[in-house]
Amino acid sequence: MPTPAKRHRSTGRVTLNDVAHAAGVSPITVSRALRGERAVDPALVERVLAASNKLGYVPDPAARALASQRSDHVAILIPKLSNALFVDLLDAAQQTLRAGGFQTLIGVTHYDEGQEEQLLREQLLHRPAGLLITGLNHNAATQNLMARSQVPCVHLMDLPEARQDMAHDQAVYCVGFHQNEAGAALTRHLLATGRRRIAFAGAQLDPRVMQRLYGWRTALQEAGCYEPTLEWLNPASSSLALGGVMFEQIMGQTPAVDAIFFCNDDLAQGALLAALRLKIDVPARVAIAGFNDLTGSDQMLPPLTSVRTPRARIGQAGAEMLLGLMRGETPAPACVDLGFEIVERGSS
Amino acid sequence: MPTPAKRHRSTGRVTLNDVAHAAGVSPITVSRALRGERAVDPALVERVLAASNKLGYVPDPAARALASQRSDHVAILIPKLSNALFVDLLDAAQQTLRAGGFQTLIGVTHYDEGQEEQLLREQLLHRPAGLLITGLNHNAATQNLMARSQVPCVHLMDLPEARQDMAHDQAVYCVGFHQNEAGAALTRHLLATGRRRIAFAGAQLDPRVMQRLYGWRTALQEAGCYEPTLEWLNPASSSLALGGVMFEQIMGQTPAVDAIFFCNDDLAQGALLAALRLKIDVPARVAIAGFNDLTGSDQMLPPLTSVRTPRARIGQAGAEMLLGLMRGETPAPACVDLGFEIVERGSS
DNA sequence: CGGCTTTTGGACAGCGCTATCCTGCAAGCT
DNA sequence: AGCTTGCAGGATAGCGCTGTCCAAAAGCCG
Repeated sequence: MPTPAKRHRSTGRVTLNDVAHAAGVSPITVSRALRGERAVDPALVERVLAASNKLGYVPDPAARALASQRSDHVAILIPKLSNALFVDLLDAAQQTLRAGGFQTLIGVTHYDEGQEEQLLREQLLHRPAGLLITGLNHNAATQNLMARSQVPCVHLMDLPEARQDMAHDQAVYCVGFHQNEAGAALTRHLLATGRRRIAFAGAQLDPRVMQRLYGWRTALQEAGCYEPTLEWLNPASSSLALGGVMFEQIMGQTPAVDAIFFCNDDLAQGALLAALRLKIDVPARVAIAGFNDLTGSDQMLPPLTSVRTPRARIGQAGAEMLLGLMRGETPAPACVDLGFEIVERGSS
Repeated sequence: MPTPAKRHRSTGRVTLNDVAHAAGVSPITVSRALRGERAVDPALVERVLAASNKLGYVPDPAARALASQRSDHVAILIPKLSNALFVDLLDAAQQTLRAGGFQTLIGVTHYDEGQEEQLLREQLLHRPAGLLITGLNHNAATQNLMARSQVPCVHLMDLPEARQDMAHDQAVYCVGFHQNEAGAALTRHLLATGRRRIAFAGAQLDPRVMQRLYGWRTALQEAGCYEPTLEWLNPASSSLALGGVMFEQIMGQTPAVDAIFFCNDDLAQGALLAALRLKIDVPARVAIAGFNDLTGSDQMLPPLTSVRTPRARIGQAGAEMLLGLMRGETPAPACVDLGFEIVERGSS
């Protein structure tokens, strides 16, 4: 027999044991030295590190996960990949998490609470070390899962209302901005430019869109300009095409409108293109404003007034907060408001 | 002592052992019944399934990965998240893989071969069950890693040249279409509409863009219309803004141009908007065509002629092929050509 | 009907790592 | 000096599952 006592499977992988042997210490000491989990004699640490580098040792994530009940995965749940907003969020978060040594598992909920729950359930089986989730509104089962799993979790994009009491034990960590304030701010900007009949055109109607709607409503009511007929809500997915359709609809049925606040830039971009097609002068005849300042909004004709939202920074800051939580730290402010910025351009 | 003999950690998880106990069989039988890895008496299978459902058993991925050296993760490497093309690819692939019971790990290479290698190295530590990777061009180290890891791998988007011999042992699996043919086809379409001085405007200059360039070049040479001054290549990232800039540049420096083929729709969209701004008549003065038929291209003014690429279907078919490979099957054709389609619209 | 191959359930031993407990030793105290 | 305390290294025992081998039962054949 050519192969000597090759008993059972042996993967050929460099293991902790090999390093321990090379460094002349016990495996557990290597484990501790590498993780810094307990004080280890600096001289030993150095020897272990040297041996580890020499052998090219890399810990096995599966073994680590099995023994410690904790993986190096972070799950991130976002509603859609077809909205550039969430892609930017994902991109930034993923990059930050990777730098922190974590792998990112994506889940796309399609704005469906049932799907979200299902996805979370699947993800939790992998014992993720942390969880990034979009928004603050989740169904009871989802909240239950999150609470019982004990997995550190950061909510992205949304912030809770100030009045909402955080009395119950579990702190809610979140990074985002106040959607309703942003909605109100943009509306006030339009009011300040002399517009009075400002329509709100919303699609998808997820919680964040509704918050913007409330902000718009509040600002109009303050100015005494609110009218229910100015609300145009469509549950379909946001897209350029839908923006064009809604624009035509609004202009056709409410000719007195002098401004339209679209809940997302893709709608507004579609509206601007429709206006060009229909030869409706923007902003002379009607002002148009969008939300999120997506790619291309500055290139439109006229350039689109929008609200610049710090989605990449939210992804990064959220990931950083989560990295802290996973290290067992308690982030100073549980909720971080990264604000927003009105970008005034030619369309208003 | 209140807690009875609570020895060591015990996670409270329902394990294979619990199911085995409940079903009155050995753990290994449960494992086999659940995986269908070997023939098991149907009656036993049923008993196991019943017990498993009753207890709510779910296998622990980490334990499974450790024991079998194979996880339920699939790594996917894509160049950028800022190009909608890859997001669509990711979305479709991720959804298909999830349906097949696999989790998706994303890696973003930023078009950098070194990064790609580094990412692949990290991913392989997780012993992914499979790998989806964009394109066919990778550096030697990356190819080596893929070959030695033995992980099933499907290449997306690109197809090898027909003449390229597949003589060496390792088959290359891929799903995509011929970028150069698509480039040539679009160019021939422009030639057919009477255009003669057709410029090519490329950004990013990744392998697929270069393939389209070669296709364009071939078609022009066939028609006797090729001139080096018609090539406009810019290594910067593709964007609407860059499209506008390149359009101005081309029109300023080569007034005789009567058509421009932009290597991606975002550039072409930017060009169309720039044309509106500069009051250059499209298509009367110059025809404009893009590539990929991204969102919004049909909404432009005039609507953009483009090449519809089946990126979502590529993501799905690629994932399905990978699922087959991971089950140990050998997909009938190793390379699947999903083709493309010229979409003629107002801009040409 | 005996010897053969083919099936099918189970025992066993890890996969590579970490939680837990334990021991030995030096420091701190009266 | 005798005691407790603190601390760093190690032994041990799994985490929950599957690969490998084995043995018993079942099927097949002349």
